[in-house]
Amino acid sequence: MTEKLLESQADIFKALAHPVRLQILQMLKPGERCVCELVVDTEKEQPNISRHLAILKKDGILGCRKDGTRVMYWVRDRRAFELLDLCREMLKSYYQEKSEFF
Amino acid sequence: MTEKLLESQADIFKALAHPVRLQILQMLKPGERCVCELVVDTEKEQPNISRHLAILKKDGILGCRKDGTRVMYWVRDRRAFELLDLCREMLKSYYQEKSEFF
DNA sequence: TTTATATATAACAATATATGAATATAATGA
DNA sequence: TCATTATATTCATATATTGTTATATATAAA
Repeated sequence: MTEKLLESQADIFKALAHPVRLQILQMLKPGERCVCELVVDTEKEQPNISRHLAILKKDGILGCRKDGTRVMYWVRDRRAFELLDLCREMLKSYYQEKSEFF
Repeated sequence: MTEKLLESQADIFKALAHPVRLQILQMLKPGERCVCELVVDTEKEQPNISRHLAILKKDGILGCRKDGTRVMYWVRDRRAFELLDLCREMLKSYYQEKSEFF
């Protein structure tokens, strides 16, 4: 039971553990976007973005719907953004401590 | 710059993306512990735990100090626990939605 | 129907991450 | 010094993840 919870938790963090996926989430903060917009903005290959989206969807972080030929993706639970913000805050302190950039 | 931030953020999430490492963090919630205690409580091999600890330390999540033959580890920034809690809350809603266990 | 556009999937190579077993190191105490 | 205990590291290997290219699917428009 606890083991199962730890694994689910790890899966969420695993889904967040890639710069492109974090970038995608950031771009979805104002609301849903279609794949093609994400491809343009990230400057990555379309299949690459599609797969990252599939990972985020599989772990329940994103939802999606079809709209004509397009597929719109959005963040299902806005607490995901809190996770990202909290992490950024931690990094900020960490780098200030080491008197590095930021 | 933003790219560097995204990568640092991803590194933090990557460090959290393993059930054993999450278990270790949970065990460090009350305060510092030595490696041998973590080995006993997790029921994992000692080299395995050492390596997971090294990963958490490399990414700035854990600190450590020697105490005789022992090495004590602790969580450097308690906001790490907030990350875990927030993640668990998200999972809770998610599973309730799907009317699964929890 | 044909064509164009948007998206997803498959196949592959490259890289990263995981584990267990064996070994190395470092501090302590006899 | 030698033996013991605690911890870290190395090696071999298995598995997972990533990016790229090519291809498949699905919708819409001509």
